[in-house]
Amino acid sequence: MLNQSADHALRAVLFVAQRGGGGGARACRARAIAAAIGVPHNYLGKVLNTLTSAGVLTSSRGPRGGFRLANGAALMTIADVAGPFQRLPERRVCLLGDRPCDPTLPCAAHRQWQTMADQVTGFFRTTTIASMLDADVCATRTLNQESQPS
Amino acid sequence: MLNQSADHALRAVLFVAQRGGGGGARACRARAIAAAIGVPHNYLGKVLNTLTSAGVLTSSRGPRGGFRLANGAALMTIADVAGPFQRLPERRVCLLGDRPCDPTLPCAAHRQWQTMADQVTGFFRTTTIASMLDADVCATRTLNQESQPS
DNA sequence: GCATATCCTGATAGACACATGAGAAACTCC
DNA sequence: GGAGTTTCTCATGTGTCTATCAGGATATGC
Repeated sequence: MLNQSADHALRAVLFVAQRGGGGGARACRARAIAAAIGVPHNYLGKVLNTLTSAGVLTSSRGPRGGFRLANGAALMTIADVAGPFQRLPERRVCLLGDRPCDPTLPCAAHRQWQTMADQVTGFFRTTTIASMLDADVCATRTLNQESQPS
Repeated sequence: MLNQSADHALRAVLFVAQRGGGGGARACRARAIAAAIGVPHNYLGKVLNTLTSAGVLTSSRGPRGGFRLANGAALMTIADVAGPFQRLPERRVCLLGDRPCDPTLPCAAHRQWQTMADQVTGFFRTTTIASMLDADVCATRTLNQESQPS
């Protein structure tokens, strides 16, 4: 559903949100994030940079530098994080590719599909990073295992 | 949602189902299908061949040859047609890639996502080609425009 | 100003999906 | 059995995604 880069981005943001919390906390270094979520740090650097350009993260260089959330986790949705890396299913997008809906696809299946696509889109647009961290039974455990003190 | 090849396949099968009907009717030639649905015929040949190997279509060579539905359109689902070209979302597949679900993803979002993935999967597995042709208001028009007598 | 730490950027490579082209194989009809 | 029609198959090209590598730019602390 999500491509590799969007997947990395979401994991990274979840990690930063959990470590950094609000905005005043200390920044997460790229290498630490990469190690924690099991992604090559060379590649993750590009992903984090893209997230910074998109306004999802802020970055600072030099010692004690790193990445922080640009906004609160409660204001940040999956769509915000994954959007820069892949086109999320939009309303009015047909089951059959991106051609105009009216003339190409039987309406019966189309309406059903539209309903489903709307639900998926809604999920991405309304599910926040904060809500993903709320039910901490699973994720927090794993992430904490690998996070280390400064 | 569907990749390019699966998209081509679904359009092609819809066209064959509409033209050929049951099984005794005359076969559709690859070039005619390609022209009707607007897909390069060289590439569509591969797609049709894959569908034949998968048991979705049957083919016959030579004059009056072409492609026919292997089974009735009412027995053929979107999953049958698209399956050979892409992995449809499966149950137990996590939002975050293919890692095991339990330890990596917050449960709250996971459960929501699971529900949605189940719906999408169900749609692909239960929607038949016949039902897509039933509401013929839209599709039939376009397809008929470009179909030509033998 | 120097050393260190960290983000940032461009060039490059591999894998894969998508697409094209040419010719072989098989079938039908005369 | 020969000509014509159509599917089938192999080789190749193109573009995108994923990933790696090397080095530049910038901030901190001494």
